[in-house]
Amino acid sequence: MAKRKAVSIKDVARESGSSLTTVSLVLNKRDRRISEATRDRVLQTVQRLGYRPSRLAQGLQSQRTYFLAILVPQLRHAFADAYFGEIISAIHDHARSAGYKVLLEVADEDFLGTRQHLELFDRHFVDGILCLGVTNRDDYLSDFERHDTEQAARPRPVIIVNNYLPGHRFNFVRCDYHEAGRMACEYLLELGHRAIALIHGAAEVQTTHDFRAGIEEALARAGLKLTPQRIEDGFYTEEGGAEAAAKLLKRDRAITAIIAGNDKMAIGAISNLKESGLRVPADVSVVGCDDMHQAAFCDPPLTTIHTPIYEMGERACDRLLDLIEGKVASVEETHPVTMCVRKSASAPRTE
Amino acid sequence: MAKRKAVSIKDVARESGSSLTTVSLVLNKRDRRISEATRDRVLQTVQRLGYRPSRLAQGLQSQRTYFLAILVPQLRHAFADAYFGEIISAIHDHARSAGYKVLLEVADEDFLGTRQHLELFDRHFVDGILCLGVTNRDDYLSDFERHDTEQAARPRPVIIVNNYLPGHRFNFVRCDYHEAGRMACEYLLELGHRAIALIHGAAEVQTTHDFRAGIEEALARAGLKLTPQRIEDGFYTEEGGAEAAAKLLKRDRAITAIIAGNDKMAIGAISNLKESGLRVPADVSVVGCDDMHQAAFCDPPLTTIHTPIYEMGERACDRLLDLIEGKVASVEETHPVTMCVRKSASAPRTE
DNA sequence: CTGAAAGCGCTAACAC
DNA sequence: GTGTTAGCGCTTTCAG
Repeated sequence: MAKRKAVSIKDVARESGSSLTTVSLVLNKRDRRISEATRDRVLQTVQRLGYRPSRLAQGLQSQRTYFLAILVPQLRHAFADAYFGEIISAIHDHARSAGYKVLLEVADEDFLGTRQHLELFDRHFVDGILCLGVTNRDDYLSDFERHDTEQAARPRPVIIVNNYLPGHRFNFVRCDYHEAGRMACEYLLELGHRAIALIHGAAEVQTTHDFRAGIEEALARAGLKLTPQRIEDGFYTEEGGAEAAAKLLKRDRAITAIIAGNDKMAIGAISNLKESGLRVPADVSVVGCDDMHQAAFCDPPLTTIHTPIYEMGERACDRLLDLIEGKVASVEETHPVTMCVRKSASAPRTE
Repeated sequence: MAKRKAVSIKDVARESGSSLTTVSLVLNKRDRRISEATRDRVLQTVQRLGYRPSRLAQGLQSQRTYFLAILVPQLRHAFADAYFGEIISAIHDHARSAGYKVLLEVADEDFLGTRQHLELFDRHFVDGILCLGVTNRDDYLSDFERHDTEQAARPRPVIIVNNYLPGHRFNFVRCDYHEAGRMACEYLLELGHRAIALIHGAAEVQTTHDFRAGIEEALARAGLKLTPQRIEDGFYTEEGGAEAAAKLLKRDRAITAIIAGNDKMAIGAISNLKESGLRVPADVSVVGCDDMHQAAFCDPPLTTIHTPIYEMGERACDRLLDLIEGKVASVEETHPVTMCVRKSASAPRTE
């Protein structure tokens, strides 16, 4: 079995009785007024031979790959996570419609240790990178900025998706978690709640702090404070949310409402509350954040803050392409969130 | 801002005072007995300049890309699905350790319609493809076999992950769903169940039929039959499982056990049974299939068939590499499954 | 309107 | 031991 010899532009030239240049010109629609006749002849030959230009050769020539990398953090099966999954879908869809392919990478110790994040650019694997699930400790991001030679170099196209790093000038597209926290809290305050607790996500994620600050701001306006005993870490997981809820209520039975930093923790919390014989929302109201698909289907349907995750992914991808094409020099976008009222929050019990 | 001019092998040659060949030889460890001295000199220059070979150029030369594509079906956010997510993780991990990068593609109408699945090979995007979530209607798979020229051509390296297509000679690595069905059913029979129902997955997926056949075989041995009214389609989703369970029990209150084609449907079924006031397993036993992460954490913890999903992904990736490297001509592997007993199945109620 | 030829960065025969 | 050279498949001046 001989290895199939791919048909190259040469074959097309020979078969169509024209030159390499002509074929290339026709294919790339360079308007150098190729005659209709030659054009058709070439196109037909291309068709007949099933010729497809090699992107390796094209890339070598153009110094562009039309590949994007998605960098996800190392979690237990990050790809099986609904939050990341939705963003990845969004990026993939948008990238494809723009003619780009998408590469998957996990930014684990091995990957970063061997500096593969830099190889991605230096060895011409990709034209740009989208970073998901970034934390404040991800200093590999600075590597992308550093100029490796003394020559003035354009920064590499890299963008952080739905997060940011304060104090740095990394590009990002995110939604407003400060506003999200504020909205969730104000909603509960309006319902009449005074004893509001927070289950927040991982502390090394910046938006965790924004979310909390938003809540504190709303509470402060109402003359209230978020005391340490009304705060627990739920690590962004369902299990974490469940445990946090348990601790919170054991410590302070007066709590009538819980805000969770994401829907998973909210769902975990609800399941724990129900197990403990508490009714949601009759006894304790719960508000989530993100508005994932499942938020509408749990029991009770989750009242949550809608953060446009999918649109974030699309938008980030789009702006990255702008960065790549040099249309913009930097990207710092913060998008609004909206309240999504379902059934998991109501007026507090009256004791 | 000048675009950073990547350092090439030429620069290394010049700076180290040797020729292109020497540098290439050193880097590729072709043992043509380069003297220690030159070797060190070259290596140091490489280090100093931060030289990294362009894989575009290497690829053009070697006609290899060291990329693999993962083809997933078009579902609502396929990447957010735990089942696919776990396989994708497995493939990514294994591919990376073998020096391959992983590309993501969704096999939707647009993709297949524009024959991008063939471009993947023809335009040198990838060296091989892994197909997930394959159904009996996916005739695009045959395209990979067809020789586009009259010359003898090696079939393109493509492998189906955790499924297969009977009547075709496509490569696959899967686990034994016939056995899975048999095991689940026999387990219930041993517990004393006689009225066993099935919630199966999508009918266009081959393993759905295998699973059912396994169940029927076990029932037949016990002198029982799976009547049409004890079968429902749950479409592999939680919602589908819930609805199927409702229909099943409305139609036939005698049912004491339900087998579901995957864990999601089992979980959906359980939630519906509980809502209807039935206890699991006291009133109705439920057995799932797959043993996903969440199977251990639901209430009651799910008794299920453990299908080694992650290992399937790894194995499929490994065999695909064999195919690419010509070590094997075809792959048809079926792996065993095991029973995973938790709490969702018990002896039937005695009426 | 079309073709010859250089070059993208790398590898590997084939000299020397 | 090391260097020269011819491609890999394509794009793009620059001549004609």
